[in-house]
Amino acid sequence: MDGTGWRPVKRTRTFEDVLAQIERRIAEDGLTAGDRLPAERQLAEQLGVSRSSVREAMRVLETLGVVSSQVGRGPDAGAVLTSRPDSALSDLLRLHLGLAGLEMREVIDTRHMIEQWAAARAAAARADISGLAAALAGMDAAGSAEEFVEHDTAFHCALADASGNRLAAAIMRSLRDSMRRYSVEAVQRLGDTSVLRADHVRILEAVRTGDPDEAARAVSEHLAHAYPSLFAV
Amino acid sequence: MDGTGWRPVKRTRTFEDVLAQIERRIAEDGLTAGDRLPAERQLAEQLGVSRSSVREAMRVLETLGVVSSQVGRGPDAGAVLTSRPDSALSDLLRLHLGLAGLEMREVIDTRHMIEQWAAARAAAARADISGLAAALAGMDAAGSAEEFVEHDTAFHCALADASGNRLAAAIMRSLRDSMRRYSVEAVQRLGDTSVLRADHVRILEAVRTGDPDEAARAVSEHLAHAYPSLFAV
DNA sequence: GATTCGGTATGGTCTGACCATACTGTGGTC
DNA sequence: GACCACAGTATGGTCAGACCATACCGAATC
Repeated sequence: MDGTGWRPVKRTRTFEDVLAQIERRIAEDGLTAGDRLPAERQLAEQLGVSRSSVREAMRVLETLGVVSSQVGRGPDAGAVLTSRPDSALSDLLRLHLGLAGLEMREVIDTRHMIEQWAAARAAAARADISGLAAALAGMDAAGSAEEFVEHDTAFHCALADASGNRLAAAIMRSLRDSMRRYSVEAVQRLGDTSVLRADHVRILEAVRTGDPDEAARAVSEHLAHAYPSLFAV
Repeated sequence: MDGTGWRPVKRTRTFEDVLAQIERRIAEDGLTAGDRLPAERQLAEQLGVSRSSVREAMRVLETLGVVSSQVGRGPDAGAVLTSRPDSALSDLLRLHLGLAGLEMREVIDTRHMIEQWAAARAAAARADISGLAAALAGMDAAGSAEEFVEHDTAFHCALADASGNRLAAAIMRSLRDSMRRYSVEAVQRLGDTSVLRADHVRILEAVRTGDPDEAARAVSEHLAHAYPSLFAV
């Protein structure tokens, strides 16, 4: 506090203004996924800024999974509004893990939280289990650890989807995405996947019979089997 | 499947190459928060691309909360690696809520999940409650709904921090951030905040005495009081 | 009717310039 | 020697203008 009542003027960059304008337009005009934004050159002229600034704003929106840009001409070309938070979340987690701003332990703990909750939710709602069953079959047919993890990821993401909460499911997908390599190593270390298979069947059965508590327990013990070093029940 | 074995060549944009290179450098050189990246012009020359492409890559990294750019000259100028996922997550949620790609109901459900888990964790660990107490005092002194929500947010974020999981805490902060306006309206609708105060005291006590189940229950009932329309226990 | 081919609007990239900012070093002043 | 004023300089931020590849559109052609 310097007592003068002055506070530092926040530096506002041009592309941030552009972002704010676009966000305002989205809110005011009620734009939703599928709608098109004006072309870069047109937007630049309308806002009285250079195309570079518009492009930097577009890059931000694209990074956040809010727009998708297509080159060329026609109805599908240009910047189209989307709603794909998944890859944005994955990038975010991956980079921050790389910067040592996060630890794998925290990621797995968070995953445990979401998955327990999602399993209980899915069981309570007697959610559709066809996705779970398909992923289970995929794991049985897998010929390598990579392939196994691929279907394992599908299983757990299907479980999150079955919770009916798209936000939780998106976070789940990103978590799995950012720990893929780690999971492959864990499966290779484990060697035998029959324990994991039994766990998956148990989770599926709990959802099918509509037993939330059992579903949560099953998830918890499954993670303890898969990541014995990091995970204590 | 066209049977030819061909697959569409993924269009790779220059700035994406730059991103990949920077990410590789971070991993290989073991760069962490606080380290500096080369200047834009220098990076452009080293990678053989234009400064625009480098700038677009920088914009992406900045959006993801991985770098922070400072103008001027000196040790603090230039692009510095950071690890601030919070604002990135907030932007992401806010924009996707605006696009109707997410519903408030899902945000509050997710918040419920995290907070129940965090409260139980904090209680089990007998975490430090000074932050919770300070936020509680702030709420008592608040003169408006906005001010109340400010300290309420601090309380719940402190609870998430007390879980010891930075990822869960970061998600929590972003969730609160993106639902701020909604929370203010909820408090105004409620009028009397004494019920909320009792809930907060109950949560704090549960953490202090180390009772995880009671902490989770207290959080659950608190949310039911705060958002009666959206939340069914 | 089908095909071909030029026109055109789109994003992607590059170059080169200029600005505001904020440190750095130099030289002068007390 | 300590201090201060000022020019130098490296930084990100912005702009203008050009060119490219892409992909659709539509008219001319067969």
